[in-house]
Amino acid sequence: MSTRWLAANDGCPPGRCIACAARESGVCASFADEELGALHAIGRKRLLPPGQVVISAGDSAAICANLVAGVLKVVREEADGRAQIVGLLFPGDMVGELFVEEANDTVVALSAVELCVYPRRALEAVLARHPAAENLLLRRALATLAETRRWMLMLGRRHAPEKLAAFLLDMDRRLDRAEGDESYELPMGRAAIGEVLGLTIETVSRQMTAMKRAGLIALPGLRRVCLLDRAALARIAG
Amino acid sequence: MSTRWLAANDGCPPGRCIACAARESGVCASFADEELGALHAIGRKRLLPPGQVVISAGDSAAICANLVAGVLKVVREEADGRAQIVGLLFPGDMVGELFVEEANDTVVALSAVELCVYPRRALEAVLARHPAAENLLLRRALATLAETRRWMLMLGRRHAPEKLAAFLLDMDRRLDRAEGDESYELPMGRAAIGEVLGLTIETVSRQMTAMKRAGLIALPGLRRVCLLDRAALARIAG
DNA sequence: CGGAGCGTTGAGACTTTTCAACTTCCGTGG
DNA sequence: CCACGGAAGTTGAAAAGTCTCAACGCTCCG
Repeated sequence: MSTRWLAANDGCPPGRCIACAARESGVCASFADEELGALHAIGRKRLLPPGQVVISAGDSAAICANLVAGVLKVVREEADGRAQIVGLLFPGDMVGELFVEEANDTVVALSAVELCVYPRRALEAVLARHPAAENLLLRRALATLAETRRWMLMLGRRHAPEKLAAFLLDMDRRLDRAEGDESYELPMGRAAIGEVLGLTIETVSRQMTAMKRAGLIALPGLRRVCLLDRAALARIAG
Repeated sequence: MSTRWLAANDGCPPGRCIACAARESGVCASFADEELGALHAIGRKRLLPPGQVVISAGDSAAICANLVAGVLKVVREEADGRAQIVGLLFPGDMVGELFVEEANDTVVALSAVELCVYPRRALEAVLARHPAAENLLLRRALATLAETRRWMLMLGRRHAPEKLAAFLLDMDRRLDRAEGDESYELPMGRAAIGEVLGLTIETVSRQMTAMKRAGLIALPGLRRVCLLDRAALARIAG
């Protein structure tokens, strides 16, 4: 069930890798054009709808992927259903876990998503022959770890208003936005924001309403946010 | 000030690497005996007392190290003083951040500590020549990330009793203990436990007292813990 | 028009923090 | 040997923050 989508559509034609939107940002960035064949041979382009489960925690970790477009969430769940988003993936990010037999996390598409999918074993084999690629992945893993630790400080020590302010500023920074547009579209609903921040959906809603009333933000649409007073938000975020 | 200790005592004599307690567990594990010279040439053995600051957040990240013996904490701090421990380091773990110019975290000795210290640049240069070492570090970084994400779920979603139970079981698993000893010595006081779990010292104290009264644990000394009912603790931890 | 999915709002319950006082442990010095 | 003093831990009461449960509103789509 969880990998049904794998067979859904076809690989990309040879040569397309070089023109790929993630050519400069994914693992591929550590491969010269001439070397790309090794990756292209094992990769397959996939388009997935929002809500699609890409990897399911507990399943055998058979695949990895390069995120070309869209946003994914990485989720951990308690046995009783409480869930915490432990990572958000943006274009260029690596999807899935290397060197692991059983997936620790569930990965789900938040928006429509474009992936370049590799069988994990095959990808590991290619990497073993390309030290530059492993070096790049090491640097990224360490950067992700540093980022994750910042997130931990927020989860462990901050109150709801600080969490929300930091989150909105973070999204503002990470999300592409149409030029000249003062607002941006959140890639998720209130429930997922709660899962990111370790809050309930009601607390998220109340805090956003409070910020709106305080004139710090505007909410022109369900998922649309406009930061009216970045300085004040930054002050709240700490 | 923060690196004053660097000059405090001398390097280890050549050849001692092979007999080092961390020979099989540190980065060194990915080096054959014949290759160890490259590492030995740049490493210096250091003994530090509890409380010693090894790395200070914000300083230029000039050194990395291999933890040979003892326990270190990795801390993130808010401007207002709130602190969150984001990692605990045990023998064999890597200390410090590679490929980073400015340290993100503060690293402090919790117990007496034995380190094998390397200048960061020199270590990076050695690693660049040893793909097996980078592969090992990549695997470890990914494992640490997975572990850290488990910790995030705890910070974001669990209540104090669940946090404490999980913490005590975790320490029980990770800490060496004298054989036949049913109890173990925590490597930190109540305040640091609070910093690990995102709780105040009072909440930690109350929860431990409650567990003692419930007959789940015994507390024979300030830092000594004896798990009387692991099954019940595991049930609480979830 | 009706229903489903999301989001918002309110009231009360529950958990954790805060602040303050008190105790215990332990090393030092009289 | 005991008194003292500091550090660490414990306990209590009140306050603050967040969650839970329940109801209501909005919007999109069939």
